[in-house]
Amino acid sequence: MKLQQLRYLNEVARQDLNITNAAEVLYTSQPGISKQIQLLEEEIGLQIFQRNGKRLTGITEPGVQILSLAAKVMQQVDNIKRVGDEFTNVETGTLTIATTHTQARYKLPSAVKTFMTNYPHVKLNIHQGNPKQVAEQVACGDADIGIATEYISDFENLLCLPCYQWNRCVVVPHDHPLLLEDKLTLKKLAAYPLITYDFGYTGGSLVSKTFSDAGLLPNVVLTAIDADVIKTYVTLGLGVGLLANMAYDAERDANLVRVDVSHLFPNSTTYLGVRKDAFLRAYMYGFIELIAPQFNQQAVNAALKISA
Amino acid sequence: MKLQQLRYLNEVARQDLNITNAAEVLYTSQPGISKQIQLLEEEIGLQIFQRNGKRLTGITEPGVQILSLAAKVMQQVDNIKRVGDEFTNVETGTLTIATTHTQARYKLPSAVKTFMTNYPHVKLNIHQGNPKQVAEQVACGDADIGIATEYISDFENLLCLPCYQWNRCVVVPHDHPLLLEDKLTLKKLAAYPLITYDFGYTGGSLVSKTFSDAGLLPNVVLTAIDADVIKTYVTLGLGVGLLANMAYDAERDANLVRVDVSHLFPNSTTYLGVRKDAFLRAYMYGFIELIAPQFNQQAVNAALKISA
DNA sequence: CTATATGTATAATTTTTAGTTATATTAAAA
DNA sequence: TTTTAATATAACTAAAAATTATACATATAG
Repeated sequence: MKLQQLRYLNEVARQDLNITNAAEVLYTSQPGISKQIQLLEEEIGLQIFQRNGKRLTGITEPGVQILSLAAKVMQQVDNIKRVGDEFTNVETGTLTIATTHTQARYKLPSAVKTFMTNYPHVKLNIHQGNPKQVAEQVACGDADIGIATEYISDFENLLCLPCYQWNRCVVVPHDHPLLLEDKLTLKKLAAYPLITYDFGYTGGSLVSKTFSDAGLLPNVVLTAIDADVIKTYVTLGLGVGLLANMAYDAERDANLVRVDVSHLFPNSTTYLGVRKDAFLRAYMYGFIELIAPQFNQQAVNAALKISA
Repeated sequence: MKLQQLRYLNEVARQDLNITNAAEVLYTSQPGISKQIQLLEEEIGLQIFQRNGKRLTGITEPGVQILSLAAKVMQQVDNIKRVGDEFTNVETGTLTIATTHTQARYKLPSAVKTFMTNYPHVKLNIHQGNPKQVAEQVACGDADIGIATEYISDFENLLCLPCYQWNRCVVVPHDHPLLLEDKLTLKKLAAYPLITYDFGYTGGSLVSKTFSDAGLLPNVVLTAIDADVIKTYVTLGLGVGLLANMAYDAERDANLVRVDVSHLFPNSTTYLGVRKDAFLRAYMYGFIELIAPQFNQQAVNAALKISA
């Protein structure tokens, strides 16, 4: 058995069983991969992939287990390389954050700024996506740290750390009739045309649940993945914007009025996720502490230990 | 990075940094290993081993981490091979049990007999040792299943399953004055010369603790790792034997009288240990269930999942 | 403080293996 | 069908791993 064979195996699975594509991604030739996979199957003594003639059509039952183990091996190998980097190039490296628009736009900037000052030689990537994509990216190793309000805890191999809590506000133009309301209730809110996050997005499903628990059906006229898009349409008078408190900026959004509605919705918690079996570089601990000061390196390691 | 390099690394560490020995064990040449380790160190960019001139004298700080990760990789690779065996040679394989004398001699025989009938093509090895050795053997992968009364739970990477509880009896020749005692107490027992298990052995430390908690110092004239040895010396009239109830066999030991002393000592629990990250063959689950019927395959997997 | 034994690195060579190119073959799509 | 996309096979090349022989360095014993 060779590491190269496991690497090929992984990539073929990733490329939906297309060996040719896997070869391109790995900058090698298709016959090389075909042959190595055959050799591996021969050595292990069973088929990992189902075949219809020459085409790969699926993964066999033992193949599923083998692929899962192969992924773990590759992860550990990656960790070994990281240990090397950590000790030789303490200052340099890459940090990939996966997160949602709201976090990336309103919560992370200050942490990112400090991080780049603290670790000027670390290359920083931010991958944006919906919460599920965020969790998946971390789980499969495409990102080092994920930050999102949902789904992080759904993955068994992710350590899930609660970062902070937040709630919502509505935003409307200055002349909006909603501003005349005495005290805003869910019922009153449901009467207005709403513009809010895509369900499946940051706390979106919690909003719809709160309404339906109260026996109300909100009149959502427009959803977006993006607070800025929401605000744009609110400015155009298309409806009442419902978004995260942190997404309102008094200066930038001077053309809109914010009304806090924390009393109408339960708090949402934003979580940070890292792979339980990943070796974390010193600067990764550094970033986590910037986002969630309660989690210093020691606290993260303690949480990892308990979860392991 | 090559699997072969990690394999070499592991074995060199195992052989106390002696490359020549590692080469012999792995049926290869010393220069091959030397070179591959150098290549690996070069690739990772740091020294894994400390050197004094040409000799390896120790493991560097990053080297410790790398060795630990390399061990995990090799474990997963082993698991991949096991998956292959499980699906192709369902009936054949090897089961290595590490356990103490008492378990091997008095508790396992019936399970082993049934096991050999159920899985006639599985080769069975029994490694005997003290509880600490048992736990270590399982932890380092030299044994699949460990059964002992102590130390199993000390290892982080072992899943520890409580199997059954047991207590002790004393054995004496038929004409022994102890048989005239009305009701046996710790104090009375402490007055006789005792022959019992090595402390560090099956429940041995619990016995000495019970005495000292009662402010008594037992007069232990002889210790052994082996109930049969204890009984031999009791027969010779050298003292009173204190051993596990299960170690007394009414027929075989007809020359001795048993007096139950369960009321004097707390119960001891015998535990079964398996590596948390090992792939278990079907017959391994089978053996576990024979030893501890409450732990069928499902229950073991559930326990593994929780502990992971 | 040598002399010897033990252990490691280096160099030259052989063997093995991985990867490449070209092409035949097969399955799916048009 | 015909065409297209994908895989396997074969012959060949390139690379790398292992081996043998040997030099060199460190410990150990007398």
